[in-house]
Amino acid sequence: MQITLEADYAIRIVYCLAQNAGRMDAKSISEETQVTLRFSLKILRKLVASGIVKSYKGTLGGYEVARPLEEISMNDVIEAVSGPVVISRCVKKDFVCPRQADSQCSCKFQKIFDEISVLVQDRLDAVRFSDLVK
Amino acid sequence: MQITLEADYAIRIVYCLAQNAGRMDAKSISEETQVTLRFSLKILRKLVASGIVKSYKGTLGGYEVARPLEEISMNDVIEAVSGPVVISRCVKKDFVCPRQADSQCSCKFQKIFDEISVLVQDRLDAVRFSDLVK
DNA sequence: ACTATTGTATACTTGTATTGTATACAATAG
DNA sequence: CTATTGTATACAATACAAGTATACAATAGT
Repeated sequence: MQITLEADYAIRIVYCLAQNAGRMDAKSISEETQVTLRFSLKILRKLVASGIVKSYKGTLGGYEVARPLEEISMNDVIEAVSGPVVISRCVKKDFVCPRQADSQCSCKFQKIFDEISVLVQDRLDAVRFSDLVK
Repeated sequence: MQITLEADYAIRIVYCLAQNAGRMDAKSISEETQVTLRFSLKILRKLVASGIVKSYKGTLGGYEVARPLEEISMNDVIEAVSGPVVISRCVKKDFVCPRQADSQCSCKFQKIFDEISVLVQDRLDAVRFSDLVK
C-alpha cells in the first residue's frame, strides 16, 4: 500500500542501528527513535524475521544490523514491515478482481498501476542506508 | 496516500463517460461501472467540483466529460477524489513533523519520499484518457 | 404553475486496517 | 538461579476509507 507509520518507524529504527555501531537494546532504540517500547519490539521482530536485523537474548542482549549497510535498502525495510510496495490493491499478489468480466477495461488500469509500483520499488531499492548514514 | 477504491471507481466512471459520447445519468453510470448509485453520486460531485465532469440538472440532466480526453489524466482524476498522490504522510501539505528536533534525520527521508511522490504523479499524469479509450 | 426527474449538500453509519498494548513465555550472561 | 533481555500471541483503540440516508435545489416537459 503506502508507507505507513509503522514502516516509517522501521526506517528510523534501522537508521538508528546503522548509526550506532554495536549492539543496542530495545529500550535505547525506543528512546532514541521516539517510538514506544512495545511498538518498537513489534517492529524489531519483523525486521529480525526478514533478516535485516540480528537479535541477541540475555543480559547483554540487544539488536544490531545483520548485514553491511550497502546491502540494506529502504525498500527492504518497508517490505519487511508492510509487504511489497504497491500503488493500488489490484496489484497485490492474491487480489481477485471482482470485474473480471469486463477484462478489456480493468486490466488496462491494472497494468499501469503495476508498472508504477515497480518504478517506486526500484527507486526505493536504490536508496541504501550506507548513503543515508554518512 | 495510495490509490483508494474510491479513486479506482472514479477512474472507471470517467472512463465510462469517455467511452459513452453524450450525456449519461447517474443511474446508467452506476449500472455500467458496478458502483452503487449513492457512491457514484458522491464521486461524481467531486469530479464536477474539480472541473473534470460537467453536470446538468432536470429531466434531461446527467453528466458528461468537461474537456477533451487528451486533457484529462489519470492523476487529475485521482487527485480530484483523494487529493495529491503522496507516498508518505510526511509529504502532505499541512503535515507537521513531530520530530522537528532531530532535523538532520527526519528531513532526509522526507526529501526522498517527496521526490518519489512527484515521480509517481508525473507518471500518472502522462496517462491520458484519450490513450485509454482507443 | 406544477410535477416528475435529475443533480446537490451535509451528515451519519459501517467496516476494515493501522496503530498500539497486555500478558505470558523463552533464552542467556553473570 | 535470577535479573535482564528478546519472543509470541492475542487483544483493544483509533483512524480512515467506504458506503448510506435524508433533506434540498434546479430544470424539462406538460
